[in-house]
Formats: sequence, structure tokens, C-alpha cells
Amino acid sequence: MWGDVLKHLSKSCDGVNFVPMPKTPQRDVDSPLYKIRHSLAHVMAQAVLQIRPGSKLGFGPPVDDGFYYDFILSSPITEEDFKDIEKRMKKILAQNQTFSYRDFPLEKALEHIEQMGEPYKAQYAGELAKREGIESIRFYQNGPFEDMCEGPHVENSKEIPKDCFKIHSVAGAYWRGDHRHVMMTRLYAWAFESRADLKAYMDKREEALKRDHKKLGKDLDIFHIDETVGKGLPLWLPNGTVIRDQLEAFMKELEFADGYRRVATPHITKGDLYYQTGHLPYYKDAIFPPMELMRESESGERIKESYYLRPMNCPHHHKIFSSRPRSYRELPLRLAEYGHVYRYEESGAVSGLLRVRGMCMNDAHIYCTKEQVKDEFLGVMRMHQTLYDTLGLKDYYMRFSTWDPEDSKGKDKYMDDPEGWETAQNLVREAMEESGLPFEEQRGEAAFYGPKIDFQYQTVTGREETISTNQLDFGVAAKVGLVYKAASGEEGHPYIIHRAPAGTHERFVAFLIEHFGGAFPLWLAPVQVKIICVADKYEEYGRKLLDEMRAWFIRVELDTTEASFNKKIRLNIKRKIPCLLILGEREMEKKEVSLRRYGSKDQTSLSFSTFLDLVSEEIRTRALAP
RNA sequence: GCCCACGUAGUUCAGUGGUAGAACACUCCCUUGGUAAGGGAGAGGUCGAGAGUUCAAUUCUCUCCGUGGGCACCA
Repeated sequence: MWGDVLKHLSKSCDGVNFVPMPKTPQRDVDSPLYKIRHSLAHVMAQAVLQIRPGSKLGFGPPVDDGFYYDFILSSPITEEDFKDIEKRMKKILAQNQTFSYRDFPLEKALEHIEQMGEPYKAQYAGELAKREGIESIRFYQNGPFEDMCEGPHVENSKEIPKDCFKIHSVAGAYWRGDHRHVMMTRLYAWAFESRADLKAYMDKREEALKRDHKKLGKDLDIFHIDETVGKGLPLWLPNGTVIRDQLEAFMKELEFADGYRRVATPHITKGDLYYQTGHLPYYKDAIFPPMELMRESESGERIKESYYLRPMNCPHHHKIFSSRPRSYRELPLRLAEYGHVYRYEESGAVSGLLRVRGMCMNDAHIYCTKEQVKDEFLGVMRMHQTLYDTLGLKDYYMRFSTWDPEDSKGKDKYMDDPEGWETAQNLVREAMEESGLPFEEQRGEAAFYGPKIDFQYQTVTGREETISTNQLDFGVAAKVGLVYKAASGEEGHPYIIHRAPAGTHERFVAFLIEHFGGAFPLWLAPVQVKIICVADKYEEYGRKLLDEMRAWFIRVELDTTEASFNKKIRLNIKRKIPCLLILGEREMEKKEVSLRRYGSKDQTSLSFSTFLDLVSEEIRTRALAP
């Protein structure tokens, strides 16, 4: 049996059929759809100015499913106004307005925008004017509406179907995406090339929302968030705990096979640790306020001790590394822990299981030499591959998150060591290029201590989140004083890989719920087998099978409710249980079971022993489907 | 934290300036049933919390808490 387990592990680590999706398709600005969306944004602005004269304009670009426009409104707009705005937009479209543009040389453009009385546009124009290579600014006109805009647009509003768009939400958004600026009102609309496309999109969306982990989490009794416990502090119900435990068991196997060593560390720590590691300044906004205890020293002095709920596991693991002198012979040292961490996320950021304040992370730190970095980094990528392949996760892309020294918002966001950044980023880039894995670089998304590969996934509502991460830390070891004795006899600081292929249980399970629509593969399903008897008199046979399956650690239940047979079938299908076993006269006589798999209306009869073999094998191999 | 919306039974939702209703779930009784709702009865709500307006507030106003969608944030 052990041989089997190990065979399975090594097998699943072979081969590269890792085919992540590219990020959202690049926008083709010359496509009809782009022009339609962009033009509709101008039309919407025109309509909004009709009902809210004196409002000022921000930006109004196309987005993946439509467009938006930002305004400083003369008086608020609510959902009740959407119909009116749409009606006015349709009227405008019917006027067959021509979209035409003029290019003004800079000086004239600035003068012109001043006359238009659009302070935000004027501010942006002023910035454009200072940029190199810009000699003129374009203004688009349709009907009475003029907007500073690069285009392109449709030639005439009659090209836009009157029923291909729908305003769907109003939201606040900071001017230029910066929270230090004024908050504008953003109107979002969906827009497509035709009514049929719009309808298809809306139907698909409605269908997707049925998979929302918050809805399914409640329907399937996976987790509960109780406001008396606290915002963002989910309680895992028995069903959800099964999923966590199975996932955790899988990761522990993978980590064992790759030579990780497990550790266990406390959830709290004295503040001194964070002062030593220098984490505190970077995290102070996201940390729960410390617990403060007073104790008395021998001399009667009152001494204050502060304990923090840890926002990350790294410093604890670093202390394990430094608990005694280390030799290069011990590297790479891989310390793994499914560790609980607590972060005081801002109230507006907390959402379902996706952004929480208490979470459990599939964490590990690999301490290694510079020469070992590439191999170790790729080893982690392979572990991701095994996990993702096993779960059938495909719709993600890999983001190479690098630092941006020019980031005006985050001057203090990164460690100040340009050379270190350069080296670390090159190591990651080389490793990734060697592996042939596709990735997209994004500046300004790095961790404070180094570059990383983030696995970006979309929720059913279209929000992008990181589910897994693989980070190369080049600087903390020196800062914290982590050293090893090199072969030369000199001391060196290890590179540290921080990695979490299964992210946090909270977010990862949220994605799995949505990915599987709540119909989990057998190995993850909270209840794997449900026995339904046609009549009470077969329950004894059912109980016998139940006991036998339990002995094999199969999660099985016997339906003893008094509901009608039909109703039992219905309720158990609604719970998305993978295997329903129907027992009656026929089955009992022949020592058989009738099996109905989730998602199929058909059923097959087979001997109980065959069923047991098949189910066990399916669970053991963590198969996605029978 | 900011913008908008929302908060009524376990769940999904209806409703009202004169202190509430449906369906499903739950409990009990009848039904002993072969593949997605058998029949009946019952129980269940400080209408998120607090304050204000009013003779009277679940309903109107304000504050807080929570939820959803955005924005910002995301070690």
C-alpha cells in the first residue's frame, strides 16, 4: 500500500501538461465591439449630463464586458435612474450622430479644454502635455457632446444597436485610481454587438452566480460566518472541514514526497519578533492590535508584554532556522506548516471566504543557496502543477509580480536594494523561461522582500484573485540575521522561497466550490456515498453495507428519514452527493447495489464488492471523475 | 476606509404608519414507497440594533452593526 502511495506521487509529478489560460484576451481597439463600447460610454455621458447638468467628467473606457464612465455628479444617481438614462441613450443613438474628431496642438488643446469647463479632463491634459512624444490632443464630438479622447469610435451612432447594452451598477471610484483623490461616481454598463450577445452574456452570468461559493457554502453547509464571532472569521462546518482535511492531506503527501519537513508553531508571538525581523512597519496596518499583559518583575517593577496574533508564519519559521548554527550541507531546508494567520483586513475588503481576517495557509519556507534557487523554485512550480492537474484547474494565468521603484503610492513598499531585486528577478525569470511556462510580468505587485509568481484566478463574479503564490525572498535573511556556514567557511545568507500552492484553505476552497459548482470529485466530497432504501425493511442490509464501507474510511450515510422514496432521491441529489446507492428486494437478494452517480439519471447494478473496489480506487487516485 | 444598494421565520422571499404572511426545511400523525416535492396538523419572527418624528414605527429620519457589488487595499 505504501508503495502505491509513493508510486502515485512520483507519477503525478512527471510531465508538463500545465496549460494555464492567458490573461483576459487583449483588447483590440480597432474591433467593432471596442468601438461600440467606447462610443456608448460617450453616449451615456451625454445622457447623464442631460439629467444632471453641471456634472463633471472623469474617464469612460471600455471594459471586458462593457464600459463605464466616471462623474462628479451635480446630484446623486441611483439605480432608479438607470431606466431613464438608458431611454435617453436610445434616443441619442436614434439621432444618427456622427462621431468625428479634431486634433489640437498642445497649447490650443489646453485652452480648449479650459473652455469646456472640465477640471478633471484639464488636469489630465496638463499631464499629457508634459509627456514626451505628445504633440497634440484629440477631441471627439458626437452631436452636442465633446470629449477629450483618443478614440477610436464608430463613425455613426446608427451602427450601435439600441438594445445591446444595459446599465447595471453604480459605484464609487477614486479619481485616477488613487484613494488620496476625490471619489467619483462610476456608472457601469454591459455592452455587446447585439441584443442576442447581451442576453447570452446575462444568462451565462446568472448561471455562473448559482455557483457562487457564498451561496453554495450555505446551501451545502460548508461554512458559516457569525457576526457575533466576527466579520471575516468563518466557522467551518463538518462538510467544509472534510474538504479542508482532504486537501491538507494531499498537500502533506506532496510535500513529504518533495522532502519538506513539517513544523508546528504558535499563532501568537511577542512583538519583539516583528521588530527583529522588520516585518512590523510593512504590516502594521493589517495586524490585529496586540494583547497587552502586565507582570511584575522580582524587583517589583511592572513590565508590559505585548503579544500579537501573527499575520504571517515566516518569522516563526525563520526562528526555527536560526535555532542552531546551520551548514550549507543542510540546504535546501524546507519547513512546512499549514499555519493559521490573522490579518485585520479593511472592512470593505472582507468578502465570503475570499478575503477573511483569520485563515489557514498552506505555507512553507525553503532556505537555500543562490545556486539552488532555480531548482527549488521549479520544484515548487511542479507541485503547483500536480495540485492543479489533480483538481482540473485550468482557467488561471501566472503573474510574474515584480517591484516598481517608481511606484509613487508605495515608496516604502519594497526593500531598498536595487541590486538584490535585479538578481532575484533574473533568477525567477530564468527559471520560468527555462521551464517554458507562460507568464505575464506585472510591475508593482511584488512582495516587499522579493519577486513572485502569483496564480491568478477569476471568481464566478469575474473578480480576479491570487489563489497560489511562489515567492523568492532575497533580503529578509540578511535583515533577520539568518546565516549558514558555506563550504568556503564563510557565512552566507540563504535565499528564502515562500510558497503556498494551495494558498489558504479559505480562498482555495472558495475557488474549488465555484470550480466544481459544489459537485466535488469523490475524494473531496463531504459525503461520498448515500444509501437509500426503497423500504424500511431493507435498512438492515443498508446498515451492513454502511459498516463495511466505514471500515474502509469511506464517508457514507444511510438515509433513515421518513420522507418518501422520491423525496429522498431529490434531497440527496440536491446535496450533490456523488454516489447514491439504492437498495431494495433485488439488491438484497443478489448482494448487489444500484448505483446512481451525481449528474446522471441512469443507474447501474453491480455487486457490492465491485462497487467497494471501484470507489476505493477512485478515492485513492484522487480521480476527477469515475 | 470610501461610494451605492440591501437587512422580515432555519432558507428563499412577499407585505404594511394601526406590532406580520407564503413556500421549502423542522416536529407530530397518516402513508411503506423503485428514481427530483404523498396527505394532514403543529411549532417557529423584539421585522439587524439603538435613538428620533408620531396618538401609534417593522414601515418615515438619523446613527451603529452586518451583507452584496464597486473603488482603494491585498505581506
